[in-house]
Amino acid sequence: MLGGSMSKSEPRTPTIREVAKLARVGLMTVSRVINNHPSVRPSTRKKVEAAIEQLGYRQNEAARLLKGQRAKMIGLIVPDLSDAFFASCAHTVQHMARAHGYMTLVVSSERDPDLEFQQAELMASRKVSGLLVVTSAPRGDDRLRELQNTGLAIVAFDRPLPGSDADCVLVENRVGAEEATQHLISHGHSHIACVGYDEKTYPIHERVLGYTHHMIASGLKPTVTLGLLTLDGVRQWLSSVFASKNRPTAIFSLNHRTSVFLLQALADLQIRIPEDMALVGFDDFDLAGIISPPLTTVAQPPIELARRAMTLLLERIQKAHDGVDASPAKILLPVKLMIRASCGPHESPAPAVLPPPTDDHNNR
Amino acid sequence: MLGGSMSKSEPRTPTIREVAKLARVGLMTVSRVINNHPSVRPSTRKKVEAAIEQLGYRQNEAARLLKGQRAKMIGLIVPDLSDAFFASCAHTVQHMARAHGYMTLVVSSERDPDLEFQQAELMASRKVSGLLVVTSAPRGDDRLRELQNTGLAIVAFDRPLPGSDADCVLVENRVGAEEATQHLISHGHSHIACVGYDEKTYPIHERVLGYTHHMIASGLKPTVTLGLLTLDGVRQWLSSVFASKNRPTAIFSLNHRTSVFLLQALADLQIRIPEDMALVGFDDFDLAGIISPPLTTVAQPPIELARRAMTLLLERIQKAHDGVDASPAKILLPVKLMIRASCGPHESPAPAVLPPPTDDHNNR
DNA sequence: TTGAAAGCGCTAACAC
DNA sequence: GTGTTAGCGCTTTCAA
Repeated sequence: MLGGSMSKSEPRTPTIREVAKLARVGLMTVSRVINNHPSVRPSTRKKVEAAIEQLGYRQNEAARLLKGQRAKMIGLIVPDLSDAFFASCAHTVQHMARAHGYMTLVVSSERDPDLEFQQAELMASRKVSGLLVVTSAPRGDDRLRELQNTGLAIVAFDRPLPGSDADCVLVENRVGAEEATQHLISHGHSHIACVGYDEKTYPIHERVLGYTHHMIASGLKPTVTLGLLTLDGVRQWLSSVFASKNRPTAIFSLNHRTSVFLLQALADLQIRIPEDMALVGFDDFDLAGIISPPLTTVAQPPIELARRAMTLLLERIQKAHDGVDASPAKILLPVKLMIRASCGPHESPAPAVLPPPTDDHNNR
Repeated sequence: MLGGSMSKSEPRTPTIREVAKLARVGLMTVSRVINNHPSVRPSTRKKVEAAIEQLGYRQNEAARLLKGQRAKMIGLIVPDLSDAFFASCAHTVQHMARAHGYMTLVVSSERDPDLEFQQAELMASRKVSGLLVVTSAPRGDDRLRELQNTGLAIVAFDRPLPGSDADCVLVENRVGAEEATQHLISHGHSHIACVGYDEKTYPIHERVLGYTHHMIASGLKPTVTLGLLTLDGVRQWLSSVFASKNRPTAIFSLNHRTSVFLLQALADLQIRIPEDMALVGFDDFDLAGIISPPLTTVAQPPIELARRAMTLLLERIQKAHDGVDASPAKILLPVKLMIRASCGPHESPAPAVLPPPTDDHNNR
């Protein structure tokens, strides 16, 4: 049989009551020891700790929850866990959570705001200590913010919470797009198309802004095409645009997926990179440096992003615990232009003002 | 507004007591309705359901746990969540879990058996309904099996639980390796090196077996090199082996990571694929068909793997709930050789025996 | 500094 | 079919 013990009573997991009995103290003393209350005499504490050790006692979280405490869990909501970028974030978050004694509840929102909120509520009802979310909520959807006002610690990353200036960690999307555009321009391109997949998300919006502004500032005409959802879509767009008389000589791809589609379509149509078409993609990826030609990208630091967000969340949880009401933090992380070969031979750009003294883009 | 009550008391989340009062029934009736006990008169049930609806009542999981019930959570342990393969599995698992009313606790074991077990215990102490694990435990480590004997539903996938013939979902690693080897042989190669990264895991072991057996069966001499952990390691191995007089003309790479390193090293050393060196890699990946030349791979179906494992777990949970003691299941999933161009021009292989009537490799 | 009592929200076991 | 009682293991409150 399963538990195979000889005695009639199966070896249940010990409770504070048993610890108390063994240590010959009251329940409360044990509880105090467990929770590091200061008012326990060291000698008493030692006795209790010995008993805990001996019995292999571990706190019953359910009981603590029932008394209104928060669970030693954090929730993580991302649009798509099978996306390498978010997977990397999730990994980092989970790692840090564990290091701090938390378990991690992970959910893919599938980019559905309703699902996202529903799962957030579920997590809240499970009394998670905090929530980390890459939100898919559109502007005007304040539900998560309201959840936050409920007292739940929430930190947004990659995208800010709509209608909230609360804790968030973002990436310099605009600057990245500007740098990518500038890189293309400095390679002599003036017809630069900007294409992407998702129309509505915050990062894409920002990148389009960066691109557009920089094009205009450079006296060039911006051309943005969004909603290229499939390989076929990309292929069609590409062939039509490539046939047009005033065809672009370079493409700035707004996200990883589109870059991959473009790579594929370019190969299918036998358009050479960079001779016939230069290409820069937002989002770096494992194989970007290995494909030929190696793809120039704007690299975002997923690990750093997640690390900062988690740090913020832990601070927020601590503060909430202490009853402190700190002002929200907003962190902007730099991106890094990974210059490879998809825009032509490397150039050594003449610095506009001064050669930069340091080059401390933190990216991993 | 949500709770908008004028009264001084904040709108706490309602309990069954309040539902009972509103519905003018006893506590137990409410409990029975919630848990779908059959012995409730339909009319009564309706009343209760109305009250539940009206109050927006939701079960307090902590209280249920305290009464010894299992949590509506499942645990997932993988070696490395930032690995695209496992991330895809995690995504699928989470998706199915949600569809069945479970939340998912996700942990990366970082390939550390102790950490893996410690986290599994933590999950068990949180009363998860079941555990899905890609174990990193070496042969002889029976700890997870013991946890299983404790009554916890555990399903292993990708790798079996050491010392246990319990529920697991695996992939035809051996067959895949054989097919890859055969593919290389049928392209005229006889010096085929087999290289990989991790020495000890079950899938690698199986693949090496498949390769070795098939080489010997074909009258060829197998050469296996493991422990190629870094790009540098791969590069060194490659250059030394390429310089040797009796150099291999083809490489069978045992895992994704090694394939990527090889691709990189091959490029660095200006060794052409497939002219100078043919290459087949175990594990398909997004860009395998896009790089040049497109890489021939053995594709494993991560989604199907996770789907089957989760299905098994749900069944196991159900059975445990009903007190049924079903015999363990072992599922073997087919792999699919994705023939692209890294072994030379496509061949139409002369079938050894008969042309196969169906080609129903299920792979996505 | 310590302990006793009360009860968090729920369900199993038993009454009716 | 339905209600009552008795805790699950813990922490908060208050008294000693």
